[in-house]
Amino acid sequence: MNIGTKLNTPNARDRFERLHAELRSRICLLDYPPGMRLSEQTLAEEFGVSRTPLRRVLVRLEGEGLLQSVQGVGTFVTDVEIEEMEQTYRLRLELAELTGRLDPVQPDAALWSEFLELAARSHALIGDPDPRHFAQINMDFFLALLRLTENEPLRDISERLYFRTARIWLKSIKASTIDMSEEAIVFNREVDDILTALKVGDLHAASLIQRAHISMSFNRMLKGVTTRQEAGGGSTKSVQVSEKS
Amino acid sequence: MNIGTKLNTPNARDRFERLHAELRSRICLLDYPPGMRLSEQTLAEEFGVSRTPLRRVLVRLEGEGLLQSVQGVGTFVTDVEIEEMEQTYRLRLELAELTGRLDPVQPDAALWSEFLELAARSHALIGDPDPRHFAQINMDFFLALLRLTENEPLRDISERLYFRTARIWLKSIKASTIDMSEEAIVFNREVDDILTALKVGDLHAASLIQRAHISMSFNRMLKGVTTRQEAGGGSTKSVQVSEKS
DNA sequence: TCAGGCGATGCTGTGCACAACAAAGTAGCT
DNA sequence: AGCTACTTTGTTGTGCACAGCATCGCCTGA
Repeated sequence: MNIGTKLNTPNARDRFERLHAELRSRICLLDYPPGMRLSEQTLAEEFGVSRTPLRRVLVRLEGEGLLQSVQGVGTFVTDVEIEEMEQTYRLRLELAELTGRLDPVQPDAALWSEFLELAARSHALIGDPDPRHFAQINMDFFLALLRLTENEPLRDISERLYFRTARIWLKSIKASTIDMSEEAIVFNREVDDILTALKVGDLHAASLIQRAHISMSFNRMLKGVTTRQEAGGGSTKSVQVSEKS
Repeated sequence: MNIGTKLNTPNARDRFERLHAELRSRICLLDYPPGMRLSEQTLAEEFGVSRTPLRRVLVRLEGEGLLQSVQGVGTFVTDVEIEEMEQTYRLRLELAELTGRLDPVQPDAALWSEFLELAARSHALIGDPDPRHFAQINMDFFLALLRLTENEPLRDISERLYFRTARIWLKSIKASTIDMSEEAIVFNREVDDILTALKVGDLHAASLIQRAHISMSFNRMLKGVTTRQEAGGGSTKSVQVSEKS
């Protein structure tokens, strides 16, 4: 599939963007879990390019805080500590509210249909609570909400911070510290509430709802980690490290 | 000087950081004005390295929105439109206040002495209003204020946005649309006011003062641009474009 | 048996030559 | 004279071979 899509990208810039989005997606969807070592050679062969253009993508991802390259050792998917994650979440709370306060714009027809489609997808999630599918819908919904503001710098940094925390959420889900069905129901309520606010054109209210749900989601994650530590007795390190082979 | 400092950076990572900081500084201090074309070959020779490691720096700077590379044409210093600049400034206002609200920390002895030194430097600025020197002090002061919060993601994005707007401010100064002496006096008052707030330990007040001054500074810039357009009659394009050669 | 050094191995980092590409200049045709 | 097509030139993008570096395993000596 990856090599096949290469034919659709004649110029270098589009190919770079595709590789970047693909690798970022794999990292955020935990296909490449935190701590995993990536091989430039292997990745280059998989995408049918040389190491040189691939390294350009890796440098970008390193600048976004998703990767870290060490000479003589390898390129690793970054892992974040719980403290920094909490800081990031507190900042994301403020930015979420800013989305409804700075340069808000009413959704157009295309965005509306996208929201409705997302509502349907999230509803179908209740019957089939697949973690990866869940994370994908969550990501798409977040990116759709971002289009409710015209403030491009705000969108940039919000997106940047989201991709930095998204995988942490999915990791908590996969670690079975949170009940998937319940999480799906809560997420559906979030989507419905936000869409209700959007229907009456109250973008600030929508952003406040989103902010509230981000806050509650983070608290559920914190509770899940604490519960697991109390129950299993495993160290925090064992939870964070995800070694391959 | 640049080749000489190379000896002090044995490993690749430090050299990368140095090159990155140096080029970013040159861009923000308008040594490389917006629209200017940079030659990879020339830069590589100046720093005594090959194009390959230099390109890594350029890719990073492109990710930060300071450069843009186009195949077959060249690498250009980006220019920002007035609309996006206004959005960025509105966002920076909010982030400045967040600095005093999210994880604030009292300055330690080292930071205090740095603030005092900055106050002295800014005071000396009144007698010698050199634009570049002014910009350097402004940058150092902003970075020092950023150390008043422990929230690292907030520091990252604030710094990111600052470096994206700093050169715009300096450009307005250099275009003689703003009175340098008056600007220096205003800046000294900002420094004094913020230091007064810091002395009584009111970090939130300090951040509010900073926010107010950022807002007023932007308004002075807007006014300066408007005045220039009314007086000279030059198009907005002529103000933004800075051609070399 | 254990400790220390030392070489093998594999990774990222670097330099160089060439390809892809765009823009400017130029010659030739109308 | 004006326009078109081609050539020339300079730039960024790519591929490849090698250097620098860290880690692991082995080997040697006490």
